[in-house]
Amino acid sequence: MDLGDLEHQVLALWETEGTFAASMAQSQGRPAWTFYEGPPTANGAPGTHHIEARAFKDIFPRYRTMKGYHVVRQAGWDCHGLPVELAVEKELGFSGKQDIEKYGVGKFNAKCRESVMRHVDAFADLTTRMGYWVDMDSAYWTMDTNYIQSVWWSLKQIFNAGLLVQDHRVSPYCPRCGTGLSDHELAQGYEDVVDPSVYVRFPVTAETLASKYSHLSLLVWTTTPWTLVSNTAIAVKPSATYCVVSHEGQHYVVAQDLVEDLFGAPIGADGEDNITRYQIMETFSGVELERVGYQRPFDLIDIPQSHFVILADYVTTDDGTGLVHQAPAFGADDLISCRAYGLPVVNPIAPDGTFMPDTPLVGGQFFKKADTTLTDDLRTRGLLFREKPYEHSYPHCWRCHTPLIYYAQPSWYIKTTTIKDRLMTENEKTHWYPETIKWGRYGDWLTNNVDWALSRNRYWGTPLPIWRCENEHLTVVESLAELGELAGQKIDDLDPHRPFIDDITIPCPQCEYTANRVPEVIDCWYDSGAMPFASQWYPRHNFDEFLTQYPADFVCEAIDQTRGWFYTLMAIGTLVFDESSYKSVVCLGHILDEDGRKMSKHLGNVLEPISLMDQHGADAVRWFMLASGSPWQSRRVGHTAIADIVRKNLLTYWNTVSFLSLYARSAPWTPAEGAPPLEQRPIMDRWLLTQAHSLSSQVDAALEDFDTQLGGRLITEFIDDLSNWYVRRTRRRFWDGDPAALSTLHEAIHIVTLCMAPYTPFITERVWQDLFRETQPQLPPSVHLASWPEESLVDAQLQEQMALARRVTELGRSARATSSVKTRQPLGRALISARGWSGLPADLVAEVAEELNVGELLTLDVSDSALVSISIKPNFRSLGARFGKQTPLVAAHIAMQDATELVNMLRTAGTVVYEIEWVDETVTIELADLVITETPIQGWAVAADAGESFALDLEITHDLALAGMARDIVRALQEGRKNAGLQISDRVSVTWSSDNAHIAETISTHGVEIAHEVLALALSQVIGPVTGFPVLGSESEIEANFGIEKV
RNA sequence: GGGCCCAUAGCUCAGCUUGGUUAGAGCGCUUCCCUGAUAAGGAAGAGGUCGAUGGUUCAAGUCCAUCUGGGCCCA
Repeated sequence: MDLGDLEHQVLALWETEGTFAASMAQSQGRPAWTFYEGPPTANGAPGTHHIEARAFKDIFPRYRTMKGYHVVRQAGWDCHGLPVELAVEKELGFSGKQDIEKYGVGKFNAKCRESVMRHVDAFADLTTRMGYWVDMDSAYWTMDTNYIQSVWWSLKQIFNAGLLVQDHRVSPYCPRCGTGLSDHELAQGYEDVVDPSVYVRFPVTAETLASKYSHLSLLVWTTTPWTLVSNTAIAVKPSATYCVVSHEGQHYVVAQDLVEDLFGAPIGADGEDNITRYQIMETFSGVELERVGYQRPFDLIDIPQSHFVILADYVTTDDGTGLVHQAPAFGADDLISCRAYGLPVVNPIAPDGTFMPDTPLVGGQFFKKADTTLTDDLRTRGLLFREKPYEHSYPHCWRCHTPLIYYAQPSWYIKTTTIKDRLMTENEKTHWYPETIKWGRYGDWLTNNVDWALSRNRYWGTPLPIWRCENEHLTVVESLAELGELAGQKIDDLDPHRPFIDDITIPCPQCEYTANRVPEVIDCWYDSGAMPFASQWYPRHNFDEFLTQYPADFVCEAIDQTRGWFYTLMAIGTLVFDESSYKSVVCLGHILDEDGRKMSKHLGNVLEPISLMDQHGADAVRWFMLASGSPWQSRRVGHTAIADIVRKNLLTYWNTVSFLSLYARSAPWTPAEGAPPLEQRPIMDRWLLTQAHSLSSQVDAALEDFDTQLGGRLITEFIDDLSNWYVRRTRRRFWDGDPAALSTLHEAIHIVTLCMAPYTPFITERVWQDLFRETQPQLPPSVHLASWPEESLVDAQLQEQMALARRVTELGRSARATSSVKTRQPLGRALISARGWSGLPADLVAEVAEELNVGELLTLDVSDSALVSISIKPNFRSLGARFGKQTPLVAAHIAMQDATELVNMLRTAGTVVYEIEWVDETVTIELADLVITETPIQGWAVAADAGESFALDLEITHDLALAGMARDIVRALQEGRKNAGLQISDRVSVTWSSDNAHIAETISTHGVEIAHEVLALALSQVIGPVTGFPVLGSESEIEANFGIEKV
């Protein structure tokens, strides 16, 4: 059974039949259920984790389609952005923007376009292979001219609302890529690093203080020594208490809260007396330090009018020294605080991350590298109080892993903070799966919303459609047509990318100057967040269609998209349409390797998705993603887990199907021949169908609630019921070609196949074609064109009765196992005690009797106390509800009673009343307040569980012994038939010889039965050697020889 | 420093919303059974202080608090 091979056949079938297109055509005009495909970035090879999100993005559209909706599934590709540029740079061996400029922006962008096309092919292959039905022919490409014009249109709406502005701000910046990063990009790139952290002395120059203490310094802690070059001020918290500490001949100003951290506890851990090593000389509040002058540590660049203490509320005394070094060019907080004192912003770092060449000591050095040089210099000059490595997470560029620099630069922003309240209202209305994201991770994110840094100083992206003249007049265009009109030239066919768009100038509509496009492109996250309308080329195309598709009923991606796509979708939707673009969002956990580690090329633990699917089957991988563990949680995926799914689910299902088709063919039987009406079919059949119908309604409810895990569990349980109870119990009827059995199994497989189809589209399609389509050509030509099975026929009473029968069967097996009497040996009787047992239909009791190979199953008669022992336990659930605090007293009282007497009283009178000491009221006990276990007191084999018990009479009478022997003989002969290579329907003639009287008696009394079982037309004794294929006593543990001949 | 999630059998995970006295499944292990789906199937057994501590309650794996460890996200 090669599932990979089977799937390739099914893929070929879908391809030739155009099944996906047929499904879309068939549902045309039905109510829409909308889904947006989050575009994968086409910058690398897809991984196994891509199967996860794509499995979820496939199952719900398939399910909704079966439920009668029309689900448009447009694929999309995220084409722009730094990742693509970086891949191309690497290919071309470039090391920065200068190389790109030299190479030519036009040529470079052409390479980017090429790279995108290449990687999209790899994603398309994965998509097809895993059976993700999404329309790739009509895919949206964010680099498409029409797509870009939609993006422009939306930016113009935002600009007109006054929410797209240019501002100077400190924001994270990648010196390697030469661009600022937005906050959601920042979120992608935190890495744990060890930085040098230094405690530096800043000698106080202010006379008032300096004259009181020798060698007085402000003590400052920083993890970014390179910013010390730009030190402009030192901030203290105005409300905190600071002090002067005398230590080893030096004096330091630090926050009082941190004195012990810095100089040690008064009594050290080793008992040493630190108090003698330092002394607090005086204390004062932070306010008193304001404008105290100091000597900065490096005198390398000119920073006029500065170097004194300022006050800032954001300073804490939790770590460091309580004095914070300020470099306004490199910290958002620093910039705000220093601006308040009119301090200058001096930036010695070039856009490529190196110190300006004319800077002494560190000129030309990369900022991070300068840490060592500067620390060494501080040490030499005796300004270093202490240094220690500091491990923390620091933002890095999410693509090139260069440490980011917080850097003051001009940038375009979308003022999302002004619509924060609207966003929070929209979030309220959104259904998150799992729900905690809504208030937790995502809610927090919205609460702490900052303006969206939209612009990038890069090349391969949607150009910002803003033209600016020398008078700073801004003109925003929404289309090439508008731009052409303004420019007075026909540019409808212009590639809107750089550098072509940069060449278009317009006369400023507001003055006499010429306006040029601003140089920036936009954050590619804006592209993907704009997909609800840009994919439709709205508003220039598909005006009506878009409105029916907005907002989406459902989006789904992994959890890292909370601040990525989920945010940009909601933000742009709210900005442009005043409504979030999705109603429900499923948020998946990440996929880890078998040892719980992230998959990464670096660790070499990556599972290659296509070969994984070819090895185990895409169905198995999909099932794992959808139904194994909690989708919201990170999960470990490996070969073992997937192989288990194949064996436990897919092969069991497949074997059951094979079983049915084997006997349907040999009967022969087809659905056209029909079957007896349901009420005339045996109880097993009625039960199986009621189970199947419950399954369809329960899986329906689970998928309605996006709970693929529950649906999967229900299907697994049903397959187990089907194979290991129904087929096991009903096998004989299939040998006889019983149309009721064949038809029942056929119907049950039909239903479960439909329920499984959205999970495992391949194997169910194969079964649909081979088992259903072949005999019922009137059915839809694909399982994926069929409707969800209608629920009917659910018989709860029958389900409960069967559940009881199966529990009793388990008890019976258990009793047999403890008795060491083989199941093959028939036994005479068993006694059963279980609530509801006496009400079971006789045919159900007969099933249990046959399964256990016991002649009679009798109800244990409680009144016969000589035979039965009763034990009782209080039922706390019912007692607790009534007696509360006094429950233990009542329970103890019940436990003291004579069990048999109490049960008999309750069974006759219904209730018993007690007066119990310490219990205020009269206590009335009912049967329901007890858990009763009845067991026979004779030495039978007994098994009991949860108040139900089973007692097996082990006596083997002469007749039972003969019957047992007959079964042994049948088994030996069946084994012989198989060894002789006979077909299951071959008729035979059997000869036997034996000296054993027991054997002879068995054959004379059970011969007809034996012959029937082994399809023997004759069963005759011979003297001497048997004829035909021999079954010898020496091998079969039966003191007889048999010979089998085909007739 | 903040937020969220997780911690249950050797392993992978259910159960917790709605508290009830014998905590389940699959895999693995041991023993046995069955065999006309058969390189399948079934039963039994061993294996758990439900991360720790405290609290609420007649009763806590389940509710609350604190802590520890792990993960993710943010500063």
